[in-house]
Amino acid sequence: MARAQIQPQSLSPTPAPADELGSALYARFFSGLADETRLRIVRLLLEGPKSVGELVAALGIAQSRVSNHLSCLKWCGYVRTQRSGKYVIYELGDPRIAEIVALAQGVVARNAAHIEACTRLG
Amino acid sequence: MARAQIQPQSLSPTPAPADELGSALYARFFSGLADETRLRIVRLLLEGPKSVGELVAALGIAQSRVSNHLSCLKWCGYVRTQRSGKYVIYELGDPRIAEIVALAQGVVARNAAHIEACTRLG
DNA sequence: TTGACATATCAGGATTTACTGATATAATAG
DNA sequence: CTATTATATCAGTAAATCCTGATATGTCAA
Repeated sequence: MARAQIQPQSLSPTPAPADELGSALYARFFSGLADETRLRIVRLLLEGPKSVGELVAALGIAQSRVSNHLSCLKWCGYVRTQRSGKYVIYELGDPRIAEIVALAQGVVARNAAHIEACTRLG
Repeated sequence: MARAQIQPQSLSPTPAPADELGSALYARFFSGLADETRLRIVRLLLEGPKSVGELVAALGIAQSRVSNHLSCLKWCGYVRTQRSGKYVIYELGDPRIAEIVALAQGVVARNAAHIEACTRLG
């Protein structure tokens, strides 16, 4: 997919169980958690709201990199923002995100060794 | 990452809240659902066990493509297999997967319009 | 306004990941 | 054993995603 400016499309009104359009949307959503840096951000925000600077410090990576990932997480509904003076505070946007991460933790625990090796994707 | 044969690594014994190794593992796990085709497969399997051929028919895509994605899903613990004569039957490997998908559904519903546009990733 | 700090955006190159098409392995029927 | 059907694997290429570094925007203080 291209570098993506905002270009909303119409949505299928009644998505069938495994229909393509709905699945594309969910897949895009899950790709929010499918990156190590973004997942670290989400896990940090599970502890509570944090400014960009705090996240940069905690992660130890470039500010632009953090900001880009935050932008992505915001688009997908993982985080909300709130300006506080010159700071921008990020917090999780939905309580279900914590549940999703917790459930995944359980599944991953069972399969850690295998997942390490899984790259047979294409 | 390279084309990946099996090469297990040692795991961190006690992962901290947002530590790198644990997050890398979870991120890899979530990437299982971060592809439209794989998500369609998972959603089809929510209906019950299916053979590869049934999945190929339902998805309408190349058999090798389906098989590759199934291989990935298996590594990550999303599916289990069971041979039945010349067929191989795939089924979901953990009940929590259905919960994860259901939770995501709720979050996505709130943010469908935005998610469509989100590609600001890097 | 100017300067300093905080955050966001973007282009270009580097790395990953997915698809296509051919082929290999597995199981069964005849 | 041979043919047929079912599934898995792989190499090469196409495409998506990420990172780096530079720069733009926003906020506040002096």
